Amino acid sequence: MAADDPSTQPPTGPAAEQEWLAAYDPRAYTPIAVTVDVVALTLRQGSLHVLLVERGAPPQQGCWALPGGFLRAGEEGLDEAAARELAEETGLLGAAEAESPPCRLHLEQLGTYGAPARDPRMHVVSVAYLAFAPDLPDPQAGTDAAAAAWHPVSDLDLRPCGRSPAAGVPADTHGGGVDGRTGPPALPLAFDHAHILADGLDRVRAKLEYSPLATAFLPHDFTIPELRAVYEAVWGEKLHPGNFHRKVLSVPGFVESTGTTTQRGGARGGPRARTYHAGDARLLHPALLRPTREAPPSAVPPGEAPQGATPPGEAPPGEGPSPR
Amino acid sequence: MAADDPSTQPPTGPAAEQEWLAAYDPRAYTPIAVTVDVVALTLRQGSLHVLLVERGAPPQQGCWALPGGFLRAGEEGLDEAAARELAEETGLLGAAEAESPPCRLHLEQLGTYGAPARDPRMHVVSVAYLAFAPDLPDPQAGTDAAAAAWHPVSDLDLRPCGRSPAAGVPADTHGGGVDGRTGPPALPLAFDHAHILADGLDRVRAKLEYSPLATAFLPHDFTIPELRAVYEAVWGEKLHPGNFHRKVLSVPGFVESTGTTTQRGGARGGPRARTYHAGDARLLHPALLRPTREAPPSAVPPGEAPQGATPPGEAPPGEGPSPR
DNA sequence: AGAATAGTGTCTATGAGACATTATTAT
DNA sequence: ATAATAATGTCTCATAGACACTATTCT
Repeated sequence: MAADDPSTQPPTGPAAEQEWLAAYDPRAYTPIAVTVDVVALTLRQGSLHVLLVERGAPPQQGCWALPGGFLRAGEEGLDEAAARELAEETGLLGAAEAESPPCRLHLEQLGTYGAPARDPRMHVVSVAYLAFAPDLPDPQAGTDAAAAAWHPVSDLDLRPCGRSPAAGVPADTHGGGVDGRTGPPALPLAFDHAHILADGLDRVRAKLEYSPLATAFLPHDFTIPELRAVYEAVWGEKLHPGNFHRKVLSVPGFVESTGTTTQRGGARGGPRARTYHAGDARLLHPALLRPTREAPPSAVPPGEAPQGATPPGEAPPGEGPSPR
Repeated sequence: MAADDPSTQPPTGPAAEQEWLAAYDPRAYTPIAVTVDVVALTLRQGSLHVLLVERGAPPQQGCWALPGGFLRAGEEGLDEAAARELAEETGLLGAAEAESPPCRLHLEQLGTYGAPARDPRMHVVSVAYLAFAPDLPDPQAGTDAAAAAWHPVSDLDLRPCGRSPAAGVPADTHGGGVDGRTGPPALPLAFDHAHILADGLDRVRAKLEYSPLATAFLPHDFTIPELRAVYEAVWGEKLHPGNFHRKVLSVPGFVESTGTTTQRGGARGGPRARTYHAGDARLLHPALLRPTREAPPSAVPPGEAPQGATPPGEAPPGEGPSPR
C-alpha cells in the first residue's frame, strides 16, 4: 500500500508478502534494472539531429540506440545520471555545469518506459530524458562512447513502433532537411527507442509553442532569422518571416536585444540582422502557435460540432516534472 | 553506454565495469527499488480531493502518503502497475477495464522521482501517475488499503518542498473549496510526496486548457455548468458562465449533445440544463485558456519587451508519454 | 413574488496571418 | 545591377472577454 515503503507493513496477502520479503532482503527478489536514456537533439545544417550510439553486442547488435546507462544506486539522482551519461557520450556537460543561468544545455525528463519485455534479458525500467543543445562537434571517439554520432531524425524510421505519424503530415518531411540525402532509408533503432524518440520529438514540437526553449538550440547570441530556422526545422514547415519576427519581439521576455548586429548579411544578400539573447521568460505568453494544418472549418455552427475535426494523433504539449 | 544493456560490452572503465558485473549477476549489485505512486484526483462537493493512505509504520509513521507499491518485476508494465495499485486502494478499476472508449478513469504518467535520499532505507525510484476520476465512494476498509481517504488538496501543505506557489495566487485558494474548513491546517505528506502532488496539480491545471480531460471528473452525462464547476475547482477561480458556455460548444469534439436535459433545474432556481457527453476530441482546438491574472500590459511597445512580465513558476502544459 | 440560473446576443480589444513595402547587403 | 533578405506597416478575420438580456425554474 504505502508508496516507497519496502519494509514496513506485515503481509496481508500474497502480493503484499512478496513485497514485504523483498524489502527485508531486496537481493532475494527478482531484480529490476533502472537505466537513464537521453534523447539529445541539436540542429545541424538546418535539420534536426539526434545523438545515437551503435550497439556492438548481441541483443540488437548493429542497431543504433539512445545513449544511456545505469542509474548508480544510492549515488545519484535521475537528473544527475542523465547529465552524466550525456557528458560521457559528448563531453558537453562542462557548459551545463558552469553557466546555469545562461543555460547552455537544457535537460528535462521525458517519461519512463517499463514494459516487462522491452529488453529480452531482464525487466529494465528506463527513465528517458530530453536534451536540447546548440550545434556540437562530433562526439569524439576515445571517450566512453565507442561509436556515437549525430543522425538526422529524418533518416530514422519511427513508425513501426505503433505510433502513427501526425495527421496530414506525410511523415517523411519531419526533419525538414536541407540535405536530401537518401542513404540509409530507415535506420533501425534498438528496443523501444524509436518509440521514446517519437515521444521526444512530439514533446519538442509542442514545447516550442509555449516555451522559449528554441533558444537552447542556438548559441548565446542569435538573430531572429536563426531562431526562425529552429522553429522551421523542428516543426518541419516554413514560417512567414515577417510575422514571425514581429511575433517574437511582441512576446515579453522571449528575447532581449544586444544592441549589435551580425558582421555580415545573409549568405545570399540582405541587411545585417540584429542579435538577441534569450530573455528571462520561462513561458511564452501569448504562445507561438504552430500553423494549423486542418482546413479552417470557417464558422462551425455551435451546438453541432462536427466530429473528427480535431486532428487525431497530434501530441499534446508536454513536460515532465520540474527539474529539481 | 548502450541503454538497456546490462550485459554486453566489455568493461572499458570503472563505471562500465560496475555495470558489466551487475549485468551478469544483477543480485550482486546494489539494488534499486521501483515503485509506482498514484496521484488520484476527484471532485467532491465542488472541491478537488486527492486519495491518500495513512502510513502505519516507522519511517514517516502517521504521515499521509500517495497510494502506491512495488512494480512486479517481469510481470507488469508501469501503466498496469499503476492501475493495479489504484484498484487495490479504491476498487474502481473495473470501470477502466470494462469501458475503454467511454473512458471512465483517466490514468497517465506524471513523472519519475529518484533522488537517492528520498527514502531513508534504500534508493527508491518512483514512477508517479496521475488519475482523474468522477466522484467515488470512500475507499472501503477491508481491501489492501488500511486507511485510505480522500483529502481536500486545500488541506495539504505543498510549499515546503521547494516549490513556490503560482505567481500572484495566494496559494491558499488552490482548492477553491466550498467548505471553508480550517481543521488540520497543513497535513504533512510523507517523503517527497508533497512535491509529486504539486507537480500533479500543475499538470491537471495545465491539461484542462488544451485537453478535454475535465470530463474525466464527471459522470458520463453532464451539463455545461457541471463542466464549468470542474474548471473552477481545479483552477481555483470563477469563470464567466456565459462565455464559458459558448466557448465549450464552439470547440469541435469537446462535448456532444444528448438531446435531453436534467430533470430538475438548479438547486437555487434556473431552467433545466441540457446534458452532454464527452466528444471524440483528444485535444481542444482552440484551447480553453486559463484567465490571465497578469495585469494586462496594455500595448507593450515591441522591440523593448519588459522583462519579468511573464509569470514565473507557472507550470507549462504537460503530459507523459503516450500510454502504450 | 423574488431570486438565481441556463443560454444567447452584442460589442470591443487583441492577436494571427496575409500581403505590401522599404532598406540593406552579397554576388 | 540584380536578387535576396531584415525589418516594419497595413489590413482582415477570428477569438476572448465584458456586459446585457430573455426565459425558465426553485423557494
